[in-house]
Amino acid sequence: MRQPTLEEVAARAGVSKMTASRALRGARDVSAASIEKVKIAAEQLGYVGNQLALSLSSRRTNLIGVVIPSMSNIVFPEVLGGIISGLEGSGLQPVFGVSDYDLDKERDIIRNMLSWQPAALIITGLDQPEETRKLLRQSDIPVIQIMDLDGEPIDFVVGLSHTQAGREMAEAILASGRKRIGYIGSAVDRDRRAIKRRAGFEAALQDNGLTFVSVETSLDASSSRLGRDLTERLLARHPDLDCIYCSNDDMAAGSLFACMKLGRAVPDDILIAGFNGLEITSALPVRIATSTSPRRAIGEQAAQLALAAMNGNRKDLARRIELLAEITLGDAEK
Amino acid sequence: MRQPTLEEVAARAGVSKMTASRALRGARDVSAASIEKVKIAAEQLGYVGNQLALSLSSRRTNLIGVVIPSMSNIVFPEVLGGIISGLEGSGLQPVFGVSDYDLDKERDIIRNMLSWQPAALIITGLDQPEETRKLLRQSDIPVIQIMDLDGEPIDFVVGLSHTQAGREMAEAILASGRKRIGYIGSAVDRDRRAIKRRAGFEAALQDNGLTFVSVETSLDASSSRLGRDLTERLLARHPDLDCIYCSNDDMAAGSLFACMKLGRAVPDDILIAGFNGLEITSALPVRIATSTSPRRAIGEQAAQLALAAMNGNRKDLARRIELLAEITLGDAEK
DNA sequence: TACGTTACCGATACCGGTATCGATACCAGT
DNA sequence: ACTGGTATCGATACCGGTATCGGTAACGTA
Repeated sequence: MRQPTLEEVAARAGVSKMTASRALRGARDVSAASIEKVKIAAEQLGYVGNQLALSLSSRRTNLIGVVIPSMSNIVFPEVLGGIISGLEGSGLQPVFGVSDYDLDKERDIIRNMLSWQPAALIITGLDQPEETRKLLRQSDIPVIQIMDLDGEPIDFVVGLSHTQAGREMAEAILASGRKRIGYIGSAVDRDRRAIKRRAGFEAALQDNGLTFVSVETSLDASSSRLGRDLTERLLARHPDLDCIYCSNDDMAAGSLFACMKLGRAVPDDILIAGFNGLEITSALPVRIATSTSPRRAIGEQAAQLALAAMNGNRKDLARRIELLAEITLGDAEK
Repeated sequence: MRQPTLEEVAARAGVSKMTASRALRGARDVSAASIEKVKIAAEQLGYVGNQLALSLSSRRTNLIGVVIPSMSNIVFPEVLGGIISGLEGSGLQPVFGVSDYDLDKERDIIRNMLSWQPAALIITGLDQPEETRKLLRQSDIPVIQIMDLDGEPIDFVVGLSHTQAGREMAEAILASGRKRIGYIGSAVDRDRRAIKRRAGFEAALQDNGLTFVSVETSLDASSSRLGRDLTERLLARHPDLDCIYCSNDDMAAGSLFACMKLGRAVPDDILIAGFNGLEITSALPVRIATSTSPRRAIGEQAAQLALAAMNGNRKDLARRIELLAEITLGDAEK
């Protein structure tokens, strides 16, 4: 009473296993009559096939491994959405893993994925340790690293420079005349891209003879609640800030809420800046500054790059695809 | 220059394939010396194994298929987080699919997943059409339906009654004295659970001789922007509403933002109510009402149920696990 | 008539592991 | 010395498909 096998379908259709296989795959060398018989038999038996056998035998899978650091930050599910959409119609099936920003866990996930013989791998970031990189190189499948751009790719990379994004945001903010700038940061021990943005931002400040007036950070994951709490602390100590740069938009939303509670006028009195361009920033009652990360596009392009790389001409493809974050200061508008 | 096979590892260790297999799996009937030799050989060759062959041969996989309707609503990634955590240490690997609330797509995804011979399946909702249910029944693996509770499960169900959640929210709101209530809805053609909440809410209104004063809906997916827009429309027509029930918290947040822009006092003047208890509701400058859905717990319990069901005693397990949503009105507090 | 082509089909050998069972070596007990 | 048990190992037969290749029948053409 197991799932029926191809053998059983073939028997019922009165043909060989091979003919049944061809018929169901739409391969050549089968008569229309056989196709018909096999399809009917498969339908009657409720045949669903066995990808394990298929992949083992044909020595290729339709699997694309995807490793992201987190599920609780909406950005990564959005990247996944992009990947899914980029894979649409290709017959490829993404398989996800979540590393929790833990590089050891990431290595284990990748090792596990490799044992499924995926056709390609999409992983987040460029900061894998040598052990992981070795694993990937040895596997000899296309590896696409996404989200980041600051570093050396194993194979391909689709992303943006977070250092640059941080720098540009700083420059835009400075250009708007703000000078007393604070920073609030989440997951400061592991969110490498946030660290890069902060570094880029600080470098730009330094170029202008400035530094952060004050900084509040936490090891906790980013959340609007954390953004609100850190902002309250920050403003308690430094009420005279005219701008707060946040590790991302979740934090920035919380920061804005703190300002509202405190009766601070945003953005006139104090500018709140984040990163990502989350959907919510377009709904807030006042505008905050943000860099809109092209995360969906990153997912789509990574998927398409994976497809292209699988189809042979791997050396002909660009190793780096840079997508740009678009800055909105928010106070310019309206 | 492919990935090394077990055969090669065995050869290098000077033992048979079978002994190498046992050594790497930690099975009995191998000497310590052999284990040592094999492990070293595997290490040197960078052996990663082949799950396809393993699963085909042993006739079981460590795969758990998971189908969710959307990636862009943070709730579902959170459920996935719960599933991942519930599977932690079990050696089981979740595989995800996104149906976009499309039942045909869901059927295709499920069919595809079944061809990977998963050990269990976790799918969202109870509203699968007969064709899909047949597919699942025939597969004879444990099927866990999640999130909903209003309907007949195929096998197991872990969730909450959305009808009931809607009803309870209505009762709490009525008890607080609100009478002129409006509704804003997203994805009204496909978000079945939101439809059930609304129905429960309306039933409670009716019990009290009331109806929605006004309703604004959209086919678009829920978003705070949509919540804001629909609220603006709603309040333009009916400025005298004292409460707006929203299809979920994303919509509710946007609704709140619209109120803020319009200078309406929340919650005193007008109460905003949503569903889910998203993290952001704890950071907003004013409180909104919400039912906190136990989505992470649902994921965890579904995962554990899957594990339990796989280990044989399937008939002994409870078919329905009800988790409760916890209501906060928001105006009670602070 | 003979021959080449084309369309269709199936036997066989894998793919890379594991299940199963029998073989061997060694030891203790009688 | 013989028996039985235990520890260790390997040969073999799959798992359920596909790749490959050779075979047959039907048909067109020289």
